[in-house]
Amino acid sequence: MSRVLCVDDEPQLLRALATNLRARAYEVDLATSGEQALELAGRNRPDAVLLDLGLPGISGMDVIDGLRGWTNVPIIVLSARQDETDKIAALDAGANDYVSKPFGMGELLARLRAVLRVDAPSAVAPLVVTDAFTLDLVDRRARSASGEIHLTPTEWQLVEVLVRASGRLVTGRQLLKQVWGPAYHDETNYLRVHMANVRRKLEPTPSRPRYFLTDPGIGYRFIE
Amino acid sequence: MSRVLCVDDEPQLLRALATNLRARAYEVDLATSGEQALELAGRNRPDAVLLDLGLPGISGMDVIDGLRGWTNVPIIVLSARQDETDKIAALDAGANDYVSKPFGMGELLARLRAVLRVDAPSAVAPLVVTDAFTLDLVDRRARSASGEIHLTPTEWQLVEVLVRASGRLVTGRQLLKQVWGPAYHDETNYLRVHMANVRRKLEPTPSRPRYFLTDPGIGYRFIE
DNA sequence: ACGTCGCGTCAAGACGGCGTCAAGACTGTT
DNA sequence: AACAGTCTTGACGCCGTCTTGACGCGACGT
Repeated sequence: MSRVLCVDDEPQLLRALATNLRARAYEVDLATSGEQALELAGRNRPDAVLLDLGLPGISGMDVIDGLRGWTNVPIIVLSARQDETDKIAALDAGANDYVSKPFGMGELLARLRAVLRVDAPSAVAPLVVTDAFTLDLVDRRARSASGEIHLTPTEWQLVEVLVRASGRLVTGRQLLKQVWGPAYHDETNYLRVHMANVRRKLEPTPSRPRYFLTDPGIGYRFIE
Repeated sequence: MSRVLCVDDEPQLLRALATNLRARAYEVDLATSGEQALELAGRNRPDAVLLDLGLPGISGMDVIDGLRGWTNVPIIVLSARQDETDKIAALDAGANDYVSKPFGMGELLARLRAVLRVDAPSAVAPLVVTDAFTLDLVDRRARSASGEIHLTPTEWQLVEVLVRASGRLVTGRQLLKQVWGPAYHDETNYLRVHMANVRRKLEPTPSRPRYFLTDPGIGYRFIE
């Protein structure tokens, strides 16, 4: 599970945070001063930081600076101050979120999950797998049994639009508008040529398409 | 600069957002329904989404689902509802932030900057080893079989961005924005020259790159 | 049986992006 | 002031990709 560093000078709030977090199986580090926070962060490498701005000694803003010097661990600022300028300053200094006290524990935990989710191992890869080929839309890579396949920019756009509408029919006009722009809505030649190229690269038998099907008179669709 | 998709069914709020964002040199897409939002997101690939939950037709939550099916683009939810359960639901559905109306424009912009900032590199292996060379990202040292290799500052930044996205395609725009800054997003010359220099120093046969590959028309990628 | 329409195929040419080179501008150092 | 290293800028040729037009085929209607 994730490790969370909590920084606050009020022991009660700190204890409340700790018990709530531990109850949800987070590992928790506690600090009551900025110095302690920076030291703990360096030693334990937390996955997120909950930081109160009103600290004795070095200020919360300095803690943000100190952390951002060497890490982009997510920082959620907790503050009693509602003033907009404080929020802006903290966010621009490098904080990822700003929660005003008093806050609901449920909301804080949700925001914590949100910032932890971000640098999680690339959340559920939009990976399209068929018997003949594999498409990775994030990495922009296509692979088949015979190895890596190179798709040109327009071919990728075509494939992406169709795959994103997986199963659904996409009209020729829609495809043309999305790939080439609104002005090209009746250049049906383009579609035929580039669809042929896509099939030649991805279909096992391009003359008998199995994945990129034609709906005569209407458009195309991708079938897994 | 970054492209932001704004989704809201109230034209006034939409217009207010648009003018504020455009004044700060963001490129802005506008949508008044969930369907339109999903289509625009697919076509224009925004760098962030501002999303009102109370939409006619398909709901804001469905829009979050629809986006998260294929992209990690940051989503900031704008909502009139203050209820904590709504916030939790939206955040757990995949939203990155939740702002309750009425909100200060300054705060919203700061939160937008915060989520855009994250987009950047995730922490990865500080040491990259290939058959031809070894990169130490922390110490900024490169070495090959023939000895130490000197990379200039810009060359390092290029290499770092690409290596951090190892395997993934990085668009020319992204590279330019991350290495030179938002204003340089179309100075494609820079990329060509400096990529050539990187290859000359790291690739065994610079004319036939094996590690730093070009995706013509889109960008570059690093392959181990 | 014939003509029409839409789709797939092919190839040639146009186009734009990419790699390369080299000269100048800029920076910090001695 | 001179220098070395680096970055910027412009020019040029090449190559992949896209466009464009022509043709063949099959489905369908007359």
